[in-house]
Amino acid sequence: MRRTKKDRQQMLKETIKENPFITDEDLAEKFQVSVQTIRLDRLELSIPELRERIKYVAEKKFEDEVRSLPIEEVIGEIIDIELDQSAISIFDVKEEHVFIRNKIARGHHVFAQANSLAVAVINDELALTAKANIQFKRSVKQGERVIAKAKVTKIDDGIGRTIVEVSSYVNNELVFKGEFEMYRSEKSLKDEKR
Amino acid sequence: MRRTKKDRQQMLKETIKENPFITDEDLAEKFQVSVQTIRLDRLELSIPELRERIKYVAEKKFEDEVRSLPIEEVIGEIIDIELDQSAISIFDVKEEHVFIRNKIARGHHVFAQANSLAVAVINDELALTAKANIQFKRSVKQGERVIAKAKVTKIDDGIGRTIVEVSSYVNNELVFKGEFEMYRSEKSLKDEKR
DNA sequence: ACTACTATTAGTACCTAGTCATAATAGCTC
DNA sequence: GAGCTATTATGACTAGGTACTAATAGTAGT
Repeated sequence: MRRTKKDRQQMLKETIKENPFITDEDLAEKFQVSVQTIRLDRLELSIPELRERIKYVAEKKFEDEVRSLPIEEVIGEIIDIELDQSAISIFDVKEEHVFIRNKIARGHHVFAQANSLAVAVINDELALTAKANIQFKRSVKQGERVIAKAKVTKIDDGIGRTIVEVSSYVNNELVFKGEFEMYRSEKSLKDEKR
Repeated sequence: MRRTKKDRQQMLKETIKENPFITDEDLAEKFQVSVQTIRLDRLELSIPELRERIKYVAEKKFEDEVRSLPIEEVIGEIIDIELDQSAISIFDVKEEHVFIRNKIARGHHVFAQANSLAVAVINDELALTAKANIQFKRSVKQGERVIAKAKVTKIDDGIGRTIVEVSSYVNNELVFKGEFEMYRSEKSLKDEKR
């Protein structure tokens, strides 16, 4: 029985990890031991009771919710902006942005930062990307901080298009460059004032 | 007291919505009524008890977890692929992909689908985007299904570059077109076989 | 064989955050 | 004063536990 205990506790850990919603009673039946044994096991392994486990999962979900919505809204954090002129944002490359194999950032995240910034810099309710011409100058790795600088180079009120140039740097080294042709609904920034 | 009840129930709904972790006792104190009143209110409003609420949040978190990891790996679902030749993926535009104001998909999501597909179609461990020339032909709205088709048009073993053209459609209508110049580490697909 | 020790099981009292049912009370209206 | 709604109180019961004590089985050391 000695080795059975160790084994059982190992399996118990895994079982609870992949399904935190299981009761001690169900666990007892699963491992063919008494409920008390399961409770002793949990005590030894410092595994909290069902309700605490569920609560923990729920709380994490709640934290995530607060975090993930603004992240999706604008990729990167805007640290400076002058509408219709220029803007700067920073974006820290984390685990979830890179290829597993080589820790290099997936292109679309770097693009997303630049594109978000191009949208943000335009002083319009409805700014959409029409075209873009982009170049990835060098790969960005996990842990690096990308600083994107956007500059509005041309505002064409006639066709409602604005050209925004975005350059992204890591330690002053150019990693990405893009020219975005943005579509805007309203004619100019003067119409905005209402 | 008649109107107080309605008001209280309205506020109760909101309170619980923004903080499902609150007990009846805390609610009773907050609204200066008895615990029983809170319970009658929950009964009338069909709001489940604390533990059920927490469990519900936790279960949703668990479902999300299964869903969100593979989504980040490749944007869109690849339904057909012939390495170094062509590939097709589908991407359903949901709430989290659009601007709140007008329900139009953010450009970087449409780009991400195309870019992911361009990476996937290349038969190489290390495929990175070097340049891209893209056009958003028309805006994509929430609820629409984007079908992206990638075609490898040129493989230049000499400089390790591959050109991939991606066209994305909604109901056979072109919404996005891009030419991706991809960097690959290994010389050709024959080297792959090992 | 006796003792020591570990593992397991059983049982009791208690806890939280409730449900469900019944009853009492307060305040207002007709 | 009867009828009604809203509120509060009370008691019995539940799930899924904690904490503690005690009993039992099996194995190892001397």
